[in-house]
Parts: sequence; C-alpha cells; structure tokens
Amino acid sequence: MNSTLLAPVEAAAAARFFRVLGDPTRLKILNLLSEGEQTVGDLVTAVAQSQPRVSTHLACLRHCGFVATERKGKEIVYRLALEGLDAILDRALGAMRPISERLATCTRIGPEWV
Amino acid sequence: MNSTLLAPVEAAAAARFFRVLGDPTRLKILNLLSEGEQTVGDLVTAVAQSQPRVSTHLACLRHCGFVATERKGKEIVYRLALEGLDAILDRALGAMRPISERLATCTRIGPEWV
DNA sequence: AGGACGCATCCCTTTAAAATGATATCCTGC
DNA sequence: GCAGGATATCATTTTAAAGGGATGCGTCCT
Repeated sequence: MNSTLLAPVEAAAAARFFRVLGDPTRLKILNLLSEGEQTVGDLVTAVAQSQPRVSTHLACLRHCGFVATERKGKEIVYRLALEGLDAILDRALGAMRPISERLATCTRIGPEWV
Repeated sequence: MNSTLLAPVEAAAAARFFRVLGDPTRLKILNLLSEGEQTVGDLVTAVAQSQPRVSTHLACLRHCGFVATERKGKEIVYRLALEGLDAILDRALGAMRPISERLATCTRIGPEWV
C-alpha cells in the first residue's frame, strides 16, 4: 500500500504537522472551526481559556497555515484553511479507539508511563 | 459531516495520539514498521540513532499501544498494533502538502515563528 | 557457570513548548 | 483626537519531553 519510505525532511515536516495537532486546545479550536468560522471571542468562550493563551494557539495555527483570518470590523474571524483536516480528525478518532484508554491515562510521554 | 464536537476527554486523548505521532523518529519507526516487523537492531540502524534513544521511543509507542512486541530468541520484534495508521499517515502527507514549506521551516512552536 | 549480545531502564542535562500576566496595537464610534 | 473593546505580542516562569550515557537484565552459546 504505502511503499514510500519517509524521507528525513518529510518526517520532520510531518512530525511538526502532527505536533501542531498534538495539543487539546488547538484540537478543540480546529474542531470548532470545522463547524464554521468564528471570532476570537467566540473561541475564547468556547474553549474556556484566557484570551492571550487562545491567541497564541491561534497564532501557531495561523503561522503554520492551518487557519486563515479576516478582519471584520473590530473582530477577527478565523476559518480553516486546510482541506482534509476533518477527514484526518475523523480517521484519527476512529483509529485511536482501541487505545483511547491508554492515551487518556498516559499523561506524560517518557518515564512514569502507566 | 462531522457534527460531533470534541468533548474535553476526547480532545485530550486525541491530542496525545497526535503528540505521539509528532516526533520525526517515532514517525520513521512507524513508517518502517508499516513495511513489516523489525527487530530493535534493525530500527536502530535504519533511523541512525543511539540504541537507548530508539528504545525509549519504542517504549513510548508500546505503552501507548501503537506497536506490539514479541521476543524471538535474543531479539525482540516490533510490529504495528493499530489499524488504519497507514491511512492516517497517507492522508496527513496529502493534507499537509500546501503547508509543507511552512512546516519545514517552522522549527519551533511559539515565538520566533517564521 | 560465565561471557557476549540485544534490549530496556535509569539518571542527568538540555531544549522546547505551555501557562500566565502585563502591555502594545488596531479598529470603531463619538 | 480620544475612549473602549477586541486581539496580538512580549517577558517570564513552569513543565514536558528530547538527548546522552551508564547500567541492569534476560537469552544464547560454549
């Protein structure tokens, strides 16, 4: 099926791609945006975190190209800018089902694993 | 399509799932294992990292349920233990294409973004 | 039994990223 | 131009994870 081995550069880029997805808040933001565009204020309320923190996560997603922005008056609207993100999310949620227990209880990567 | 919003617990588990994938070495290991089972020695050679380093990455993948092991004499054989990982990898590589430049040059998450 | 090999684990240092709070910037309406 | 709301950025501390190296444990061989 997948006969192409991951070249070092690809591996680095792919790792960063997943790394960006590897944060609960960013994941929630992307999930919210998959329902439609939202202002920062909406997102702050929805994820129940401080505005600067949400803004930083948004900056991360923006700089990496996952989302795009548009100013609308005083507010700034965020929307998804990457095709296929939903599909990946869905597939991941499916694939991880067998190990969701472990993932939930494994609060750290490294020693002190459960 | 995806009308279910990510519950906090799911978000945490999913984030961890992606977080595990968010390391180049682990990604390379999984990619190698998708070609068939391998001993630790094989993997160490293939990813060109120290044996202890590879071993801890393997421990991570093992504890989180991505891979399974079987002892064969002196050696220990690793193989994938999660269905659909290839598909996710493939889709991710496709989806990230438009932003692969940014991902490659963005060596850090946080300030000092490119 | 003892030595060599293959792998895992532990300790320590370094680096990356998350969290937090203060502050700056941009826009709008007056 | 000024006030106020909405968002971004900065500086700092804290925490998580990566890296490096020594050591321990199990298995095979003789």
